[in-house]
Amino acid sequence: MAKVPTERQAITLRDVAERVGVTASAASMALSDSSRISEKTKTMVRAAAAELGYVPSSAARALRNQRAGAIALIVPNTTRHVFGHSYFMHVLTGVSSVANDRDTQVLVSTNSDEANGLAAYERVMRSKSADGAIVTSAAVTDPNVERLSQSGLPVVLVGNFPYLPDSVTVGIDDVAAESAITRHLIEVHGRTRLMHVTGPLDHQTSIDRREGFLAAVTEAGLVESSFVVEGDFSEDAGWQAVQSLGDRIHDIDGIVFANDDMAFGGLEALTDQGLSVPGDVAIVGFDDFGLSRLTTPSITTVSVPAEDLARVATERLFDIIDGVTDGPAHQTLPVSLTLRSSCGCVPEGAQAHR
Amino acid sequence: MAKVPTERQAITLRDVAERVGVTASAASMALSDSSRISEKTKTMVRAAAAELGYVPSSAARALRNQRAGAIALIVPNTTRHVFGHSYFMHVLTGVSSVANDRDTQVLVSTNSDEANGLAAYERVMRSKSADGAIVTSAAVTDPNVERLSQSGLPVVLVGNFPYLPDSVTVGIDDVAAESAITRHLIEVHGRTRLMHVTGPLDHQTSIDRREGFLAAVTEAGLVESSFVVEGDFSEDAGWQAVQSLGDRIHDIDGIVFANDDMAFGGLEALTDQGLSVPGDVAIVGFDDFGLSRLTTPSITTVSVPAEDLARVATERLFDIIDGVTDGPAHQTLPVSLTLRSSCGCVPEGAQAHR
DNA sequence: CTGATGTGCTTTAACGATAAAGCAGGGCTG
DNA sequence: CAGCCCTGCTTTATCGTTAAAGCACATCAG
Repeated sequence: MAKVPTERQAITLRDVAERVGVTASAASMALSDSSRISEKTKTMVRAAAAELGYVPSSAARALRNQRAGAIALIVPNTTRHVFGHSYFMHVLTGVSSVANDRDTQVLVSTNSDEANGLAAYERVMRSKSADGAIVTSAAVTDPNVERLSQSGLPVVLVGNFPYLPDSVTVGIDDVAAESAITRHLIEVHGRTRLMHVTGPLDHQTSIDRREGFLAAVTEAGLVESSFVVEGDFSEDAGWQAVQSLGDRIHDIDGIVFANDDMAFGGLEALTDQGLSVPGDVAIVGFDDFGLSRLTTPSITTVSVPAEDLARVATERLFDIIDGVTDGPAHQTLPVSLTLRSSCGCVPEGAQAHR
Repeated sequence: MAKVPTERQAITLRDVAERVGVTASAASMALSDSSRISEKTKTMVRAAAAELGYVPSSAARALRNQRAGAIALIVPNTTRHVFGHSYFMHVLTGVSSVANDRDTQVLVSTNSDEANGLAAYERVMRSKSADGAIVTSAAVTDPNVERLSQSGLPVVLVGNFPYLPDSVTVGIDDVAAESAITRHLIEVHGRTRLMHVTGPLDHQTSIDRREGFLAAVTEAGLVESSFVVEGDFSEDAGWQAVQSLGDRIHDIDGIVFANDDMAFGGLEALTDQGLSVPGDVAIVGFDDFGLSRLTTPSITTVSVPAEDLARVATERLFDIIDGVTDGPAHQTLPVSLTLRSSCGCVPEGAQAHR
C-alpha cells in the first residue's frame, strides 16, 4: 500500500510532474493519454500520481474547461409540502446513479427563501456551479421554471409542462393513468357513484389526474352520480374531503384520490365513521411511494416509477450538456396499476410476505 | 426590471469593470466593500453588477480562495437499506437549511460502487469539491469513516462513534432512550416478559439500544423472563422475529423493537396470528420518522430529532471549517417519548386530527 | 517647502489544469 | 545533403477572481 500523505497541503499536478522530472503540462497530457507523450513517461506519471494519491482539483478543472462537473437537482421549496419524502428520495437515487456513472457531482438546491432577490437555483446556474439541472416538478404558477428552461442552460423537467412546449420533459401520462384506475373501480368493482379528490389545482399533475377521472366517468355515463372535490395532496385534505361530506357520504361508493397521502387521510375518516373499506366505499390512491402499501387496508394505487423518471431525465440532461440536439423533447414512461385491498381486489390480511 | 442578457456567454467581473471604466481588481474590491475604493465607484460597480446580472464564477473563486463553497453530505451506500427515506430527508433538510444561510452548496455523495479504487466520497474531498463533510452514520465496520475523520479534513459525524473518540459527532443517547421506553412498558403498562429485537449489530445504534433495553430489564429484575433477538432494521426482520417464536409468543407480553420498521413488521405478524396489540402484546418502536404514526394501531416510539441533529452537525462543521478549535467534540441532543396506541397509552382511533 | 501619510486606483501574480504553439533532435525522402 | 516530418517534450497563455504590491496625486505637518 502506498502511503498517502496526510499533509494538509493538497497534491497538485506539479508535484506529480516534478517527481517524474517533467513539466505539469507533460503530466497532464500523460494522464489524458495523449499520443504525443512516450509510453515510458505515461507509465511513470501514472505511477507517481497513484503513489502520491493525486486527485485533480475540481475548481481548476472547472475554470479551465468551463465545465463544473456537477449537475443540480432543484427542488422548489413549495415542493416539500406537495410531494413526499419518498418521491424525492427516489428521484435523488435515480439522478445520483446516473451522475455517478459520469463522474459528476450532484448538487441539491432547495430554493430556500430567495434572500438575494435571485432565486437560489438561478444563482447556482449562473455561478456555473452546475452544468445543468433537473427540476422536480413545480407549481404551474412558478415563473422560475420557465425562466430556467428558457435561459439557454441545460434543464430537464420531471413531470409534464404542456404550457412550456419548448422545454425538455420526462413524465408519465397522468390523464391515462387516473382514467385507468377509475375504470378499474367502475368495471371490475361495479362502482357507479364516485368522488374524486384532486391535488392542488395549480399543479399540472392535479389537473391531469382530474381530467383522467372525468374522462372515465363520462365514458361510463356516470357524470350525474359523480363529482369532484378540491384537495391539496395532504393527508389532512383527504380527511377533510370525506368528513365534510356529512351524510352525503352515503351517496357514493367509491373515491378516487389524486395521491396516496389523501387516500390515507380519507381512509382514516371513513374508518372513524364506522364505514368499511372497500365494503361500503372502495378507494384508490396514486403514487405508490410506500405509504399505500402499509395502511390497513392497503391502498390500491398507480405505481409511479419515480426513480426511472429521474434516471431517464438525467441521461437526457447529459445528452443536452454534451450537445446532442436531436433527442426527444418529451418522454413519457409507462405506469402500472398496483391492486391491493382498498378497492376490493386483494382480501385484507392476504398480503404476501416475501 | 433590468433586462438580464440571455447570452450563452457568462458575465464576468471584467464585463462589470469595463462598463464602469475601472479594472477588474477595482471592481472586485468595490464589491467586497474595500475601504480603498471610493464610495462613488462602489455605487457604480454595484449598479453595473446588478444591471448585468453578474454572479461570480464559483470555480474561479474556489480556485483563488482555496475554498469550494460547498459541503458534502456523504451517505455510505449501505445506509440506504438500513435507514429509511424519511431519516435521510430530515438530515438533508437540516443540512440544507444551515448551508443555505451560509451561501454554501450541498453536494450529496452516495458512495456508489467505489469504481475507482478510491471511495467516491474520498474523491470528493481530495478534489476539493467540498470544504467539509457531514457523514450520516455508517456501519461500525466501515473503515472509510475512520479514514475520513482522520484525514485532517473537516468532518462531522451524525450518530455515536465511541470507537472514534477523536472525531466530532452529534447524536442522541440511544442507551438512555431505549432504556426509558422499556421502563415505560414495565412501569406504566406492567409488562414483565419482554423481547427486544435489535438492529444489525455492526451498527453502534443497534448496540446501544440493546444495551439500553438490557439495562432496563436488569434494573427491574426481569432478566429471567426477557430475551434478545437479532434483527436488521427491516420490516421483514420484525415479522420474522415474531413469526419464528412459534408458541413462545405466549411467553411474552411486550416487544421492544429497535426501530419502527421492524415494529411494523412485528405488528403485522402479531395481527396475522390473531393477537391483539397492545392487549396481548404491547409493542414499541424507535425513530418516529413517519411510519409509526400511520399504522393501526399507531406505534409508540422514541422521536429522534433528525433534522435538528443535522442542523447542529452542520453548524459545527462550519465552525471547524472556519478554524474554531474549541467546540464540543461530542454533542448529544435530547429525544422524547411519543406515546401512541401500541403500548396501550392512547385508545385506538382516538388519534387527534389537527 | 519637503518628507510623511492618505486616497484611489492599476499592475502583477497566483490559484491548478490544460489546450495550443514552440522547439530541439533524429530519421526520412528526393 | 538540404529540407521536411515525426517524436517528445517545454513554453506560453488562458479560464475568473482576488490579495498584495505599486504608483500617481493630493493633503498635511513640521
